[in-house]
Amino acid sequence: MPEPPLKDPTPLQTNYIPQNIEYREQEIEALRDVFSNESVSQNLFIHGPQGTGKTHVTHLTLQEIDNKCYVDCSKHDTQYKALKQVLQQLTGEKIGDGYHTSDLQRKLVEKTGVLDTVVILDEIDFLLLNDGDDLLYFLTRMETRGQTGLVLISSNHEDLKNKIEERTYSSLQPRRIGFEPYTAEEAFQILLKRAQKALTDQSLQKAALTYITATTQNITAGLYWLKHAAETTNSVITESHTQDVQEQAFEKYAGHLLSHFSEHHRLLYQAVQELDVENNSINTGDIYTRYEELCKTYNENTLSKRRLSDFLKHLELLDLIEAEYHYGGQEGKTRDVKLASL
DNA sequence: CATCCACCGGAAATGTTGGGAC
DNA sequence: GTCCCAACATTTCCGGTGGATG
Repeated sequence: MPEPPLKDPTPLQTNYIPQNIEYREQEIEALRDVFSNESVSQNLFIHGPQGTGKTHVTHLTLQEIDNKCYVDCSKHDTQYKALKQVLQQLTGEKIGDGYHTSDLQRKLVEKTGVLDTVVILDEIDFLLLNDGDDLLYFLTRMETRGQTGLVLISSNHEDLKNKIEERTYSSLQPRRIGFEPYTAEEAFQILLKRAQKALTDQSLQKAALTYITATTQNITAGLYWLKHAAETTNSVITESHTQDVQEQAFEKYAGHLLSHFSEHHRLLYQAVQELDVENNSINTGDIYTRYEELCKTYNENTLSKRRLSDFLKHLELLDLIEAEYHYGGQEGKTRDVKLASL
């Protein structure tokens, strides 16, 4: 009687951080370099596609540093919300709304005091859609006796310089570290290590894993795929089984990316998905019409076009869609949208 | 060279919420 | 409580875009 393949799901979860991260020696070295001997020597800008280990490498390398805080800016996308997050982590106190931003800024200056502090701002692009520039300017100019080191992480832009104002960039002066996508072989080895811990012996066919890592080198997506494949079979994970569950697995991955966004983000994404099946090029107006229909069927109130235009940008930053912008021309000023997939 | 496409995206307006001072 | 203020989500308003077309 064959047993189910999954014995411990933990190593297949995306928040599981292995003790050593492979194929990232140079990047780890570069980070250690900046944070050596207990003092912060420079700000950092880390960029690279999704699922290339940016966040994991940062967490692992800065494990030893006490006075640090980590903010996921896709959840905390304004100066106020990010500052609140930073303060809560540094002090352990709950902070409510209703203060002025300058109050939070003053509190932060007090709390950092003489200590060196590291602030990690992940998914920085979401912050830059709003008043992120002001926050970065404040943090780089903040007058405290200790050093403040910033680590900015982006999945979407290789260059920070043209995303922020010159005065901000010039006081930031970050060192840039780029993460290249893994090769299929590297992705294979990484997922194999995790699979060996999570799955029972002989339960994963080599061809199955080869298929996954040839399709996507995004480790996060690969983990969702592998985990879903393991959960949906009672015997061995075969290549054809991984192919069968490919779409469902991507659906799970997309659900994970959208989990802390609004219901309207999900409806909007569903609208794009549905239209993508029918057409090969979609523009914004059609998407909005389909979104309105979906709102009706799910009994949700519809948000305005302007608002949804911003949400569409969020989906683009998450790499769930690809958009080509036309600023005028025969078709008018619009976006051509395509669904992204594994 | 005027017109048109179709909506981008900035800015101001609106309504809600919570903190602080009285 | 009441008043004022700021942050925030969202709506409303609208000027602007640039290549094709006539």
